[in-house]
Order: sequence, then structure tokens, then C-alpha cells
Amino acid sequence: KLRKWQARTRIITSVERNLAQAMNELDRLSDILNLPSYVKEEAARIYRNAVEKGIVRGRSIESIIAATIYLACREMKVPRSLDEITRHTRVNRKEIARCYRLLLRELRIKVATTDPVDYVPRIVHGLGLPGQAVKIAIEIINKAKEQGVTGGKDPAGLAAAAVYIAAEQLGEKRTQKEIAHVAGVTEVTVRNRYKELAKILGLEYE
Amino acid sequence: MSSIPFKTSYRVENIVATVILEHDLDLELIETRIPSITYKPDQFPGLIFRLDKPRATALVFKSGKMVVTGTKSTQQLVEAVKKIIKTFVKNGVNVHGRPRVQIQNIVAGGDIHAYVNLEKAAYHLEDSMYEPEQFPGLIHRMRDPRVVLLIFSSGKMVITGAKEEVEVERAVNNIARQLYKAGCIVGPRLGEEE
DNA sequence: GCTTTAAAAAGTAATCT
DNA sequence: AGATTACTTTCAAAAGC
Repeated sequence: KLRKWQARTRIITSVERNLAQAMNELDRLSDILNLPSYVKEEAARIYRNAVEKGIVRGRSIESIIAATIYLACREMKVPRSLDEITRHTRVNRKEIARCYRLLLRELRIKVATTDPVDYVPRIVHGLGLPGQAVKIAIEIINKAKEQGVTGGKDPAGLAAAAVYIAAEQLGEKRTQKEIAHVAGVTEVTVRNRYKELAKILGLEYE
Repeated sequence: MSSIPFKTSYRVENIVATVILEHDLDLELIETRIPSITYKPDQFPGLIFRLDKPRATALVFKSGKMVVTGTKSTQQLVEAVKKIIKTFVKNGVNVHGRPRVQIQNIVAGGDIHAYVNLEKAAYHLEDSMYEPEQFPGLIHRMRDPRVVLLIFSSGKMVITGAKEEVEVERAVNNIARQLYKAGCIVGPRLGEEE
């Protein structure tokens, strides 16, 4: 009986140790990513849930916590790309994406796809553009959705191109390189999305 | 009654099959007798043998089992297996008995010739995942037949996991009907229609 | 789980001219 | 700006770590 009690104690302490470690990692990443407290709390809730369902077995705490944060951001509509989160961890994006899919499947969670609109405010502010640009970019994105040309495209690239056009229309042009940098995509992607958006908007570009 | 207002098509692109011989093989011997073979035991236990005519690649193991990939039809597969064994024998590597060939996976391209609203499809299809930030296609695990489909907004798709060609055809028609019923079909594709 | 093979889809990316 | 090449996703089998 004493032996059994000791074994149980060992298990309890290891679970607690794992949880404490996970929460430390969550604190660290949340600070770096400047996440709102409600996102951090949601991530913590998801993690505890995952531990209960035994999903964490064999996987690194860092990968699961990163995936948990990404999922919480998606649920709360806080725009943080997987690459952005991966950048601050020592594990690769592929592994975090794998954990993310595992969480979706095992916890049977349905998350809406990221709306390009959610990326607009950050890009606009990151470029120091007037707030008016947000409204214009969102209108452009909604027209693109109506035209059905957004399927399969990276939301960040669509948002970047929409902001590029908005800045242009406000007489506050920024280079595609600048936009690409703050949006986290390449100039080539901004250019490709720009061409499509310009076409459906009936814009002429020389 | 529930005929869909657009045609569907598919094409087998790759067949993965296992071939079991009745006896072990000496990989070192095969490596020395046959040129243009890749064999790095530290990296992978099988040796890699590439065929030109029916374009195919075989992974050959010392147990006498092989994995043949790259062919697009059962005919090509059988032809490839015969040629591989013939090449072995011609180079002094004896092979006895009749090989047991089994298709393990079929990869095919499919097309419903109409644009698809992936956002909506992801909402209506169970066991589906659509993450445009990571991959442009919607990943759907179909239960009957048991295959996985990668569906793109263009209406083109990839079907994999099938062991028989008829499963591919059923999968494409199944998904076409499901997408149509759920109202996920945006419209006919460029110059195409019913 | 990893290693190796092949193949398609469409998007994004890195590199060179 | 293109053009090239390459990587993302899905699948299955082989023998061994």
C-alpha cells in the first residue's frame, strides 16, 4: 500500500511538473507575442483539456504550447500566423502544425478560416498609415470575396495587397517590399494578389 | 434524379505496389552487378532501382520484398515487375517462383469542372480541414470509399489511399454530388458547362 | 515517429537573369 | 518582372532504428 501511494505521488508530481513547465512556456510566448490575457487564458484551458485527453503524450511541451496558442488565436480571431509563433520557438513549423491538427481532431474543434480582414489593422498600423486605410482595405477584401477569388489564397497575402491599394488611393503609397515585410509574405505574393485585386476592381495599372 | 449538372473525370497518376518474391536477395551482389543503382544501408535498408521503359522505381529489400512506384496502370505495373526480374536474372541474380504483386495505394487526379467554395465546403463536409495559410487545398477524409481527397477551388483534386481504380471513380462522383447538394459549387469553369 | 520512392493539385518562396 | 526550381499537403508499403 505504501508502494502504491508513492507511485501515485510520483505521477501527480510529474503531471504538475509538466503543467508548470507548460505554463512557463505559455507565459514566455504570450509576452513575446503580446497576446491579450483572454487568449492566454484560452490557450491554458485548451492545454489542460489536451492533457486530460492524453494528447500531450510523447510530444514536446514547446510544440503543444505553440499549437495551443495558435488555436486560441484562431478561436479568438487574434491574427498571429503560424510562422510568427514558430519564429519564437526552437521547434519547426511542421511539428507545430502537426500538433495543431491533432488538437483540432482530438478535441473535435471546428475553427473558421482566418479572415484576411483580421490582418488589416496590424498591417495598417505597422506602416503608420491613417486609420482610414483600414476601412478601404476591408471593402476591397469583401469585394474580392464576393467575386470568389480568395479560395486557397493566403489571407495575409490578400490583406497585404488590399492595404497596398488602400494606401495608394489615399496618396500614401508604400513599396511592396515594405508591405510584404510587415505582412510576413514576399513581394512576389503581394504583387500577384495586387494584380488580381486590381483586375476585379477595374483598376488600371501602368 | 440527383444527376449533377457537370461532368467529372479522373486519371490515375501513380500506383504503389508491393512485390513479394519467394526467397531472400543479396543486395550487395545486385549492387555490384547492376550499374545505376543506389544503395546506402546506413540511410535506408532498401536499394533503389530505376526503370526507364515503363517509368518506375523499385525499392528492393533483402527479404525478397520490393515496393514498386511510379506506374500509371496495372499493365505498366506488371510490365515493370517483369522487367525488373528479367534484369536481375540477366545479371546473374537468380530469382525463382512467381512474384506476388499487390497494389497498396493509387494516387489520381480528379476534376469536377466547376469552381468550388472551399470555405463553405469545409463547413458542410465532416472530417475535412481547410487551412489556406498552410495549404491551398481542402483535405477531406471520405469514409466510403475510404480515401483522402485534396480539393482545390478550381474543382480539380487529388485522390489518394485507394487500392482499386473503381474507388477513385466513386470518390470523385461522391464528392461532386455532396458538394452540389451542399451548394458549394460556384459555377462552371472557364468555357465549360453542362 | 523517422528514413526512401512517386505523383497530382495550387500557393508561396528562394534564386537567377 | 519573369523563369526555374523547390517546398507545403495527402497515401501506402518495405526493414530497422
